[in-house]
Amino acid sequence: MDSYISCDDCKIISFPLKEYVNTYKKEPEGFETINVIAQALGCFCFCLTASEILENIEIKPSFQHPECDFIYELSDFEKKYLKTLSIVRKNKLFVSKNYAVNFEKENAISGKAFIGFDFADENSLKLSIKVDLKNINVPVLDIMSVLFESIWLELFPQINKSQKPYTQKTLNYIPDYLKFATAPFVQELRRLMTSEKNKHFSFNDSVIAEKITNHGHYVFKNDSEDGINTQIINQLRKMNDLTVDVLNGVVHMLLEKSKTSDMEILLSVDDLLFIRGKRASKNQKGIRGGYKDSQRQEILEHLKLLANLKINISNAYIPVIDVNGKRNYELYTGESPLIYIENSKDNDYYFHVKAGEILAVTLRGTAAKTGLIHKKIAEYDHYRNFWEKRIGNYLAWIWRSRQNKADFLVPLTIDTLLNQIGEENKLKRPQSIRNRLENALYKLENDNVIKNWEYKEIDESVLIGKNWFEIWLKLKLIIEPPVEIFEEYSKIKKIRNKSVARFDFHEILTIIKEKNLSQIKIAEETRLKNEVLSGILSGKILPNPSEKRKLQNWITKQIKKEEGTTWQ
DNA sequence: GTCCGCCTGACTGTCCTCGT
DNA sequence: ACGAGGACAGTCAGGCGGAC
Repeated sequence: MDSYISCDDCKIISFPLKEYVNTYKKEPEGFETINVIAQALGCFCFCLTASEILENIEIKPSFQHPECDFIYELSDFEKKYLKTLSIVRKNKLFVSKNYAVNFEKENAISGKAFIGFDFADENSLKLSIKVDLKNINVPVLDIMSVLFESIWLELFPQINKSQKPYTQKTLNYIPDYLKFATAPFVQELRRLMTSEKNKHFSFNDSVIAEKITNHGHYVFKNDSEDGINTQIINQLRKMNDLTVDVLNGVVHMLLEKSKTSDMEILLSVDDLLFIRGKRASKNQKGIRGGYKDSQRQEILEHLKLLANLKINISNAYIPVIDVNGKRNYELYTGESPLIYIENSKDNDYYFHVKAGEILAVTLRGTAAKTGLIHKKIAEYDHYRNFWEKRIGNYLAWIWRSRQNKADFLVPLTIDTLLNQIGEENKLKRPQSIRNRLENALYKLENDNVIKNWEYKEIDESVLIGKNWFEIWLKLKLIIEPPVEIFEEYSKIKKIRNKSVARFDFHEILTIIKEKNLSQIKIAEETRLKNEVLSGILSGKILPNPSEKRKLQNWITKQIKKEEGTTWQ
């Protein structure tokens, strides 16, 4: 059924696909197409089945001349049609390539081959290969390599796609709170990626940004081999709230999954989508399918951005535990990539991820700087809800920083909070800024990211005049963390105060949880100061007798109330 | 302050592939 | 042959931000 046309030094083979399908009631397989190509190259004894190839039965091809070039462009129609063919099955392509080694021993062929379809019509579609037999002396192995690379890998991308390995997430469960890196340089990095990007990014000599803070001197560099060029700069500019999510996700997984001290884990891109609360697409029967390739690619891009970052720290104090078990601070200077990633060989979406040396110091051991962040922060849409995201990230960090002194309820100035969201946002209309900030805080409260928020002192009558925005910016907010944060951070022991007997505050925490009360309200009811109550509940302040009595009275009152409601 | 285009994600239906 | 898994295009909703 194959037909050959000779013209000058060329040989053309036409392969009528439709006829083939009709005759054999199936579509041609990979090795059969290779047969066609091989025949066109002058090899006519390729009548093998896949099993014969696999069993390595000896073949005796009769090549006449070596060398060929392939020049071919696939039209849209051909791409569409090829997509419907199962031209190649698992691994068989590699087998045929191996076979070329055998051919090389005995044979050499020559010529130029043009591979293409004769007609762009589904019924008469033909695969044609035109071979120009003029040049000489290129081993068959090379020809087969060209076949493999230029035809299979480039011209038939959809074939490779269909053989793409199955990607799955490695995490099955996301807790309400993710583990979160709270080292100052990580927080600086998060801010740089989002709110301060336009202000601080510079691209001189690989340095992306430089920050001198109370905590130390940080330099963020580009670590890719190509150095800084336009492409890299464009990539770096792509860092945004999503990059922060990916960073937080990676850190959570490093802390959750790594068992060894070098903090290395296997991570699937799907894990990061899962942490972001993305749902996999469904199939037609409503059963969960997989994530879209575009979703995975997006995450991949941000993961690679992180892997290209290098951190240089000088004069930063990092916490260490000395030989006596006491917490001390050491001056730290060093440079390392933020994270190391290495693609898992058989799937583009799996990576071995390792924390860079500097990050690792802040994540492991008793001196670790880690905290908790509500999973909702990662789930918020980085386009629609970036206000909530940035406030959430900042609060998670500030709460962990305040854990030591337990001053969770110290008021935050609105201006400070807005700086976390980004200076550029302050240039917008004042009323919309106030609305957006208040909406964000209400949303965070609804989602239990914060327990409660209120203005410390607000006089609406002052907020009417000409300079109301400036006055409003200086107002303070009291933002209360959820009870889970209090519980978790109260477990972190202050090493120096081991011997101090603590007040049992867990009873109050239980009541708060059950009745969904806010600490601000309890402070009012008990007539204790917010700051004092917060300190007691987190185990950092030992209440004096009067405070103890106030709390005890309150607890008794609550229990009585409880009994009263049960009675009814 | 309002309008409108842009961007993003959720959802849905269709088609294809693969394993049993 | 059949069912489950996966890709993909189309549609819709809603926040953001610029123009007026």
